Amino acid sequence: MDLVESPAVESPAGRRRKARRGEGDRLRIEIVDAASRLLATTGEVGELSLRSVAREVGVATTSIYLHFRNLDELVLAVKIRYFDEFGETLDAAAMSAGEDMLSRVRARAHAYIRYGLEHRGRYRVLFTSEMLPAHLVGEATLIGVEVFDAVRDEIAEVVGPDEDASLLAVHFWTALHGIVTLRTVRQRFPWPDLDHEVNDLINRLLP
Amino acid sequence: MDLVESPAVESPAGRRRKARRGEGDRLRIEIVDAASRLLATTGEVGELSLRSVAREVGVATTSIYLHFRNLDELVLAVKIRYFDEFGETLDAAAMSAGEDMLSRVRARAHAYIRYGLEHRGRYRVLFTSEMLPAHLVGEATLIGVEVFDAVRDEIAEVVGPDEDASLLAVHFWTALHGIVTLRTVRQRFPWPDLDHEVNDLINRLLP
DNA sequence: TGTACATCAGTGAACGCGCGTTCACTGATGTAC
DNA sequence: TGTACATCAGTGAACGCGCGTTCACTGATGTAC
Repeated sequence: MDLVESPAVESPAGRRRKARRGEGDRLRIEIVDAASRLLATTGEVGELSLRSVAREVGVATTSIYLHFRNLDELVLAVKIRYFDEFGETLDAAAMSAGEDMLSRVRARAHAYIRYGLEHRGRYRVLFTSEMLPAHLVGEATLIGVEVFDAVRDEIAEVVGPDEDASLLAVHFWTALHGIVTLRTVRQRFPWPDLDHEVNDLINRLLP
Repeated sequence: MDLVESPAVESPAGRRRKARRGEGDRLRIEIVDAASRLLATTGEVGELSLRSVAREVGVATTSIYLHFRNLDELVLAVKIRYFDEFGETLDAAAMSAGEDMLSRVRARAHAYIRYGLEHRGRYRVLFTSEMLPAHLVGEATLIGVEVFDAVRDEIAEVVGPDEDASLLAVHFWTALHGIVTLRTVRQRFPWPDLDHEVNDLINRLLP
C-alpha cells in the first residue's frame, strides 16, 4: 500500500556512517524519512516511539534528541510532509483535467479518494488526530487550509455567485472524508462501486 | 461531555465487596461499566489497559481474566453496548418525528450528528477502528447494520422506487460521519452553522 | 443442629518487555598556529 | 608542513514506569452428611 520511501543509508558493515562536519542535518532528514515510513504503515501516531524510529534509522535513540525535542515535534514534521504531498497530488490532478472547472472539481474529488484509500496510513495520520498537540498551536494552525481553499475557489467558479461556495466545499470535504474513513474502517460493508458513488455524489451536490 | 455512567460499588472501607456466590457476573458488569467510562473519556481503544480498568473498578488486575480472555473481548463488549445505545437514540429521534418519512430522515440525521458530537469518545470508539480484531469476526460482523438499514428503508419511502435508496443511504452515512469526525478533529476550522449545514445537505441529497 | 469440605470469587507477588529521558562519554574532523 | 585542540555528530549504560500474563494462594459461603 505504501511504498518504502527511501532506504536507510548504511555502511558496508551494516552500521550507519556518521555524517561529516556541517552535514549534521542529514540525520534529521533520515529521521523524518524513517518516522514517515513507520507512520505510513501503521497510521497510528500513538504507536510511534522514539526507540522504533531510532531502530529504523539505525542509530542510538538519544541521537533523535539532537534534532527534535520530543516525539510531537517529529510527528509534526511528518504531518507537514504528508500534507504537502497530499496537496500537490490534488493540484496535479486538477491541472491535468484542463480548463473546465467542473472537470477539475471532479478530478480533485477522485484524487482525494484515491490518495486516502491508497495511502490509508498517511491519510489517517493527517486526519484522525488534532493537527497539533496544543502547545505548538500558532505557527502551524493553517496547515492544510490551502487544500480546502483550492477546491472552494474552483467550486465558486462552477456554481457562480448565487451559491454559497464555502458551504458546498464543506459538503465536499466532509463527504469525501467520510467515504475514505468509513471504507477504511468497515471493509466488510457492501459498499457500492466507488466511481459510481463519487460521481453520483458530485451530481447531487453541484446543481 | 460524557457523564459518568454508574458509580463503582464500594464498601465503606473504600474497598469493593466481593460478590456472593452465584453473583459472579456482577463483576463482569462492573468491568464493562468501567471500561465504558474510560473509553468514553479518551476515545482511544489503544490507550485502554487491563490495569487501568482494574484500577477503575477497584479490583486486582487478574480478576478481569475471570470474565474476559483479553482486552479485545472486553472492548468488543463495550462496542456492542455503545452500538445499542446509538441505534436506540436514532430510533427514538425518528419515532418522535411522527409519520412523515422525510421528517424522520431529517430527525435521524440530526440525532446522528448530535450523538457523535456530544459523545465524541464513544463515537470514536465505534467508528475509528475495525469493528473486530479479525479473529473474532463471524459472530458479530453484523453489528450496526440495522442502524444503516433503518435509514435506508426510510429513504426508500421518501424517494420512491426510481431512486437507488441504498446509494442515497450511503451518501447520508458517509456525509454525516464526515461531519462528525472532521469537526471533532479540526476544531479550529471555521465551520458553518451546524443545523444550516445539515439541512442544506439533506436538501441537496434528497430531490 | 453441627461440621467438614468443595467451590466460588477474587488476590498478590513476580516475570520480562518496551518505553522516554538523563547523563557522562567518545571519536572523527576540521582549524589555528 | 605539522600538531594541538575545539567542536561536531553521535553513543551506551542506566533509571523508573506501566504494561500483559503466569502462578500459587486465600477466604467466605453454601451444601452434604
